[in-house]
Amino acid sequence: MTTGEVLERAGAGEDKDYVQSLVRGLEVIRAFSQYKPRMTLSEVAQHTGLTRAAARRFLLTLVREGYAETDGKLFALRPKVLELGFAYLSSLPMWEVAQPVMRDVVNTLQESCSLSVLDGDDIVYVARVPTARVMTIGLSIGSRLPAFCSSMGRVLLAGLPPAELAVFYDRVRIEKRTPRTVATMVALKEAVENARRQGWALVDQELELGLRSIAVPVRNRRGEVLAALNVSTHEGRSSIEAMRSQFLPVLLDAAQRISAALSQ
Amino acid sequence: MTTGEVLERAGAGEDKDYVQSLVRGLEVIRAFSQYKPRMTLSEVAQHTGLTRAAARRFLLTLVREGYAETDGKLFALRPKVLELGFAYLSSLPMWEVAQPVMRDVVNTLQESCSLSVLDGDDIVYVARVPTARVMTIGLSIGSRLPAFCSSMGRVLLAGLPPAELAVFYDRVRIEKRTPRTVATMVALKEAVENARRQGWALVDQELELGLRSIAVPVRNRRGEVLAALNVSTHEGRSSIEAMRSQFLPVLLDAAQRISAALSQ
DNA sequence: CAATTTTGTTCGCATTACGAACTAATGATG
DNA sequence: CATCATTAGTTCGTAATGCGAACAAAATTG
Repeated sequence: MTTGEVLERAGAGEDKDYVQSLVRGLEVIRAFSQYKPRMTLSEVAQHTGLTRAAARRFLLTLVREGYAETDGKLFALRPKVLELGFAYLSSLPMWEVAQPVMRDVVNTLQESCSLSVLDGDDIVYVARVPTARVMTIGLSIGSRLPAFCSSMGRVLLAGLPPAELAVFYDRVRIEKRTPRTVATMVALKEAVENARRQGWALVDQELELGLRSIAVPVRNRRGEVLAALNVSTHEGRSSIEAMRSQFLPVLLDAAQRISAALSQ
Repeated sequence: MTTGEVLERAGAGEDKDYVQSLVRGLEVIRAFSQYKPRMTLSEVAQHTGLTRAAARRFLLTLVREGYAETDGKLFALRPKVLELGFAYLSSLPMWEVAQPVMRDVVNTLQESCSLSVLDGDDIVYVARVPTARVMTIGLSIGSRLPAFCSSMGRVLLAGLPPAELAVFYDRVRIEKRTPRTVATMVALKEAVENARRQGWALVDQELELGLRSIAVPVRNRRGEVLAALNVSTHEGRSSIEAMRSQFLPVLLDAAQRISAALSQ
């Protein structure tokens, strides 16, 4: 063995105060969503890059703690893992209050309504009220979309302190998802600046062809942007003008109601 | 030090293949929901029973991996932890399909509709569509209620294989939550048996005074009970008779639609 | 049904993660 | 407003945890 090469461990573990086993265990949990809901020990090992021995230890630990179950061959997650995600949602003050308000929005507009927050370069859905219609993209709580080409993303970016926004611009890689996706940094900056000025953002088929959405910010009493609220529709169902004249007022009112509820 | 007392570690760690650090780390995540959304290192240590040194390692690891953030003093969870819970939800085949069906139920009945699964002696909410009305209990995805005194619990218990149900009866401790809560094992068994015979369960203020709910099972194509669907209301708003005559048909139809969607 | 591949488990040991001890920060008190 | 007391955060030597190579068992194939 060569002399103490401390930082050889692939990518991870540069830090000192770092619990490798926690990270690996969380990887095992996440492997289930990224691949299949039911996996053998070896499949888990493959999809996490762990040795089979390691995968086994983590799986048995998860089973022992009630986070997973097994029939001896296949492993699957149990509802207890929801408590982990729930730990985050319950820390979001707006969450409980937003749900009924969003239901009202859906009832009024007959289109899906979502609430999201910014995490790195992505928006993350934290609440969602779907319509009965079958949607093109299957989105639910916890799923991510690139911030730069979604309506909620534009609104959330516009609410960032200038310094953080600058960091985002340095880091972000514009990837054309449709022919309509914003193509240049200049255009993106212009779109975000526009969202800031007008207090809302409309994105037309930049994420997926046929998908149109409009978003507004949800602010705390100090005016900081905490989340974004949006309504999405299909290109053939609502015109851009209709979204501005009909959807926008409903959304602004809903965001106002959520903000108001936060401030008591 | 005394001679190799292997099983001295409080409660845990009896097993061999057991990754202590994963369990501890998950405890840290969960500490945030059970206590406050923002905590100092020491508070986390207190609420998990870890030493401050250990709490620090886990918190720094979570921050490093994007599951938490800190301003140097306070720690808070980040949206990334949702991906963990999401790993479970995406493994539930019914989840996506249930949401719009549930929205229809809420629109028709103007009462909250929920979907839950059984985990041990509890039911765990996996989807929920609230009404605009303010509810007495703040329930959301991931939260738990005792199975024995909730309508969904009765339906889920009724769907258990006899052997597993017997184990449940041996284990369960009947705790009176209201004066109306079922008081004896005999009465509980009778209620579960009744739910099995009639294919639904109505529970009147056994969980909380004023709270009434009715539930039906969601089955896969083989007839196994996968989940329970319910509608809950307030005692003063809907009579028991109204729930039977109006709510029940809507619920049965909804459960049927979800089951049908699973079977393609 | 032997050979081969794949999956699951054991076990000695190196590394990890442990927590006692230390230091720094905060708050109380005369 | 120094001093002490208490609480919070960090360091570091070391024991035990968790590691994975090696082994065994099961499944697959020729």
